[in-house]
Amino acid sequence: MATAAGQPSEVELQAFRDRCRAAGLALTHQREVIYRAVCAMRNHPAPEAIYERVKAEIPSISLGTVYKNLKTFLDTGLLREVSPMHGSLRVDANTMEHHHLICTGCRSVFDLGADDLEPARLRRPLPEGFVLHRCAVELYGLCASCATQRDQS
Amino acid sequence: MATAAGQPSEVELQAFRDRCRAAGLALTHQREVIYRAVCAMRNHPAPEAIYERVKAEIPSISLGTVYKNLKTFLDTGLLREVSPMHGSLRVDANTMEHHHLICTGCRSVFDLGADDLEPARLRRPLPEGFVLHRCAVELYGLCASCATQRDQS
DNA sequence: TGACAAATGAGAATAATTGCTGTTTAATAA
DNA sequence: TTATTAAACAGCAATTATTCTCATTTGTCA
Repeated sequence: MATAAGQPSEVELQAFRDRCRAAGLALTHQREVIYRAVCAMRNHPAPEAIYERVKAEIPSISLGTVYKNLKTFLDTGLLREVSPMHGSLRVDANTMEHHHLICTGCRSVFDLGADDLEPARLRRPLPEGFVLHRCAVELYGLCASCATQRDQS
Repeated sequence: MATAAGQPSEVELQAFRDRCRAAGLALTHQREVIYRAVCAMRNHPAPEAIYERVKAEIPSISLGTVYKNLKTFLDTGLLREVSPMHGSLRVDANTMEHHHLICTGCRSVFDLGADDLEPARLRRPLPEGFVLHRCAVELYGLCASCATQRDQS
């Protein structure tokens, strides 16, 4: 498979290897192919989709390996979760425009009123044809108790 | 259980009933108790937590009923999903600050650079002790192809 | 009230994710 | 290089989250 748009550059791949090394991760073929696949897929793919793509290059790879490496990458900061709230449905009875303060430690979510933030303002037009319904700002961090806990440990 | 902070007001409850009626939903005891529970729980609870709370009032209720009603409420707009991306892990190789354009139709996610939006600005301080790490703006709507499709149907 | 559609409860079925185990592979030191 | 060792892998079992099915019950509306 030749280099395509979205493929990580040599520089990025080197950064990937350095980062693995820094984190004490063995540099396996599977690991690198998985990472390259994620970079090449521009749509923030789910594990299953990544697995399908990687299988084209390494037919013997297992879905478990994909999951485990994604988790490892998230832990080391090589990848980021699009939505840290995934894993179970979370509902919101407040259907008025508002924002969220999300603790990545305990996954709790606090509301911020729409007027606690300056309204978001676009600097350039959205992609042609996209119909915007609403805007939500998510502020990620650690709540008071998680922050304290982490300091101590 | 007496009225507590977070309990929906009589007005809200009436709005709930009207909305059920408008959507052709039967007004069952379970439905109202589930709705009240969600309103009373300020932390955007997961179905299991809602189930636990509702069970205190209706010991015979089943988890399936909670799931079905939450789904119904989401469909009719009585509740909103905190994270429309839930259901499976989605990873992001772009670890630089950036934002997301999310199609609620096909669940695809497009990136917006950090400089496509004015930086978010707080109008008042965050809760005491919260340590902010990053900010992500999510713009929800329909991508061009989903919008077209919906127009036609 | 009575008829009927919708909702419920119980439990089976499916999807997403993690855990376990024996085998293979990368890292490191000789 | 080669030998040693810890880490990673593949395959598969186990969990967890969620949906589906169906027999029974309940709300709605005439």
